[in-house]
Amino acid sequence: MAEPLDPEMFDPVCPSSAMPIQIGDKWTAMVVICLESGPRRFTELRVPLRGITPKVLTQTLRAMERDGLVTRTAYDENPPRVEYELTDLGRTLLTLIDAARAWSRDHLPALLEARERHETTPRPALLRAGEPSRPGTAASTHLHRQ
Amino acid sequence: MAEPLDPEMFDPVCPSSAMPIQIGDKWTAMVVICLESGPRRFTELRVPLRGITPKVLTQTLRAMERDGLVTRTAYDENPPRVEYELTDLGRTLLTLIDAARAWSRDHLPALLEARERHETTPRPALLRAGEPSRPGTAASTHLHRQ
DNA sequence: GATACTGGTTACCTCAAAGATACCGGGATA
DNA sequence: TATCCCGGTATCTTTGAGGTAACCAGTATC
Repeated sequence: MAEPLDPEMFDPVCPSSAMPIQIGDKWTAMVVICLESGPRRFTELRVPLRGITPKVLTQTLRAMERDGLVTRTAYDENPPRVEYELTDLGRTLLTLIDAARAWSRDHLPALLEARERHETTPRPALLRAGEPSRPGTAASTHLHRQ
Repeated sequence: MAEPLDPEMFDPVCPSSAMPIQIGDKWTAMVVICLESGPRRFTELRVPLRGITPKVLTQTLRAMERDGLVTRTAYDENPPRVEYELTDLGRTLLTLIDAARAWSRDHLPALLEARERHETTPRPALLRAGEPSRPGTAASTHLHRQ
């Protein structure tokens, strides 16, 4: 809660960018995770969301507020202080995020491996034959653009 | 399996388009659902995916093939016949899709209601006061553009 | 007076996904 | 001969999310 967010909580090298699941907009799921342990300030959110520009963070938070996923509370102090907090509805997204993370842990390696295999293979090729495709019977016939 | 796909299996009016969850690209989840009950042909897939252009369907299927989610089997007949089928990996996405559907069933109405409320409210307004926001104490101070 | 801090705003640009439209090859059928 | 079917391909245009860079108000501090 009072603990600062880990600036490296989102590994930029992590293949989560290849994850075929998206919750809301690009940054929404990460914002939800950042807010899981309690309310956070605008500037505080920018730390782990490295690279996000204030404009995009504002857009993301405004959209989430509109959808009832977060609340925004401004305190009339100076320097100004604004806190964002997950609503109950926003908190329900955590189960979905967990499901996506579990899937990635279990199956993303296979997906990346398939992608790798596909790229290093000369040509997967289209099949012909009255026979269905079978490993070994695949024939390269109609090579698209070489 | 042999049964034709229901052309209306994806209700265009359904608010699933507002669903804050996306699996793969725009059409990927729908393709997975179409293939759940067995292999399908290109033209067969176009029916429930009303509005998809052949170019986009080809792109979607090629990407899924590359990622090991579907297999493509061409039969040398005429007219040509090509069948797409879910792989085991592709089938694992179904649990994720079910989770997303369950979330939508349980929480999407609340999200849409919040959105509606937000749009019909004159201005949600930013808060001031040393006091945190509280229903009733919210004050409209710094109205953005109007 | 100059500078810094917070939480933004504004104008502009970029780039990839998606869509619109048209066309194709080759055998089968009328 | 003409047409249809199937599974695409080729181009062009649109759309919109996201990014870049600069600026701002109000207070406090140097």
